[in-house]
Amino acid sequence: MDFIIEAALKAIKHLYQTELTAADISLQETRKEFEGQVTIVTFPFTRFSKKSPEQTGNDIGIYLQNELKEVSGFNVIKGFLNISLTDAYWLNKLDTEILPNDFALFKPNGKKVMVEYSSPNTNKPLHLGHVRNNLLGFSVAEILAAAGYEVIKTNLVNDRGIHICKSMLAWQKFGNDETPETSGLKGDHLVGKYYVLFDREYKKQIDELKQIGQTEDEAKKNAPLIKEAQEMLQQWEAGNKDVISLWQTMNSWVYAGFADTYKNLGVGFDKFYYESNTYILGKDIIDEGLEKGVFFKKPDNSVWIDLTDEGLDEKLVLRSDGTSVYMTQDLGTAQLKYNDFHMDSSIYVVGNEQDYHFKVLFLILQKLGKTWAKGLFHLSYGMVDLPSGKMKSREGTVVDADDLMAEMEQTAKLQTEAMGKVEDFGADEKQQLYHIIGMGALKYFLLKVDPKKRLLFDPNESVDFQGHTGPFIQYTHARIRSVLNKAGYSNTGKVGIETLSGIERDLIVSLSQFPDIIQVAAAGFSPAIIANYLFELAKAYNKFYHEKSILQAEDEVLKQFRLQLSDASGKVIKKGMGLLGIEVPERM
RNA sequence: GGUCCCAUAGCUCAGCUGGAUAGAGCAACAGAUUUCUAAUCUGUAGGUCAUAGGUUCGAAUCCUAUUGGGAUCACCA
Repeated sequence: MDFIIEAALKAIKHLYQTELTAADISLQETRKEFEGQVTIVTFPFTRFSKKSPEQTGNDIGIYLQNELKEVSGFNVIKGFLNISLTDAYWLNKLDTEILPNDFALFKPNGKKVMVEYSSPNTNKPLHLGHVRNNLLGFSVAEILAAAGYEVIKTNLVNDRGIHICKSMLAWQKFGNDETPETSGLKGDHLVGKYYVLFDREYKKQIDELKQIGQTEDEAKKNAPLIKEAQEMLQQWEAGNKDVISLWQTMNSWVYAGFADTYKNLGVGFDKFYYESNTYILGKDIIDEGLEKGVFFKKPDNSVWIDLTDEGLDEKLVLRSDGTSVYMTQDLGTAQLKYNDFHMDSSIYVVGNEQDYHFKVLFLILQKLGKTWAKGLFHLSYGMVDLPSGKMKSREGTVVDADDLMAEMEQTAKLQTEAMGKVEDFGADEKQQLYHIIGMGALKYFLLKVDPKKRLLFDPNESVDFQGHTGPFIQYTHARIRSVLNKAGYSNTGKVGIETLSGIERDLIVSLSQFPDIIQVAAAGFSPAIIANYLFELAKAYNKFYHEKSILQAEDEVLKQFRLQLSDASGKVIKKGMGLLGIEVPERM
């Protein structure tokens, strides 16, 4: 559309002797209820045109129509100049841009970006909150890759700490050597079971201590179980062989379980970082910060940074006993990741409860003079809540990721069977389809909304399969493939027709926006933009499908064109859904 | 208490850097299948964009205050 802006600039210069730049012209899609495809807002020009918005629009409209062969007409309503482009223009666009295989394919832009997501704890299985995180991270990575970035997907696994020791201790005490094999439980679920068990026993001890007169806080500190867990953590840090061995065993169970869940979710990583390796890092940065005077030491030897000038607080970066806190680790890990990859930017997909932490982290790195710190971005997303409130692993009130996926597949199965369209499928093929549809519904449900907003998930009202949903878009794809197959379609080059109906033009306009949409979504790290675009596109296609007969078109040339249009729509849907991590079936 | 995020139809959400009469889906109601997949399509109904000011030719969008919801401000991670 740049050529219209350029021509409009020339028009304004010619008509009103005023030099503007492209940024001064606001070009937008024409609203559906008006004639035309692009609209220029003329209010801002009245200052120097010294005419009414209508008159100004008219002047520019006439100029554009005379100068540009692509402009077939225009109309002015209030301050809006609606421009119609010729069918030849749109058909040419379809022919030369949209139909070729390199449509919406961006060349590498030479920029490297890291997306860190998932970042699980190894003491319990993944739940719905993690699902949102994983899908967001994966999708953002796909979108950035499509936009031309070199992407490194990383996962920083939180594999050490007191919470892990809780699971270990509970297993040691109450586990009777239970393993995933003997129990038949998935490894992460087995470990999670002991995490919950720990908490239950711990609470009992707290209650007992309160009975004999201790306060809540005292009881929490004095309960024998928590003391044992803390001791275990110290032994872990000291490298006690038995503790390390137990830790390795239980972590390996968890990793096997996670691998399954990740596979089901369809996400993956290029590089894993483990906190057990990185938690000691960051001490160098502390020294560096002290030298540069960014940090200061308190009399007890703890190290702090004063951020009160920035409207934040004083923040501890190293304990008085010289051990790391979360911030120390993250400083070190940030440096490590940069040393490993020298990326231009780095995106942390982490929940919004850590907004403050990341704000501080990035600020500290900037104050330390790390030039790469300006490329850091916290992609913060809202919590997923249940109707009953917050999910809490310890209390077992979570929607488990594995259970949820199984339920989605089950629902997909019931819905599909009720329709009876794929009875000729083999058992494996059916299972595969249920997976695709169930996951499509779930993924779309989670990705179509702005990440910033918290999400309410009601397990009783299972995710929809109709309307603004993943299966709606998947269905549109299946429908397209069905027509193409029936027609024995193969791409035959040139589009033969010369005039378009309204809905056909709308569809081409919609398709032509896809590359821009990818770039906008990449710039905003927003799968939701892709999701909402695909819904609009699928709606437009379905409308076209109802209004126009494809196989029964009036003549062969028209039929071929409609097949080409269908093919192009199907490809964009497939690629776009791919950016959301959603597969599309050939039939459903 | 300080800071940050959110508030749009009964419900779930779009609304890009300010632009036209604020749009979808679900739910409700009324229709469409001798024709390419009805997980579809068409229509009806549903709004003081939390409230009050301000900036502007123009505000759901920007600014300020207020209200409501959430998060955070640990020598936890």
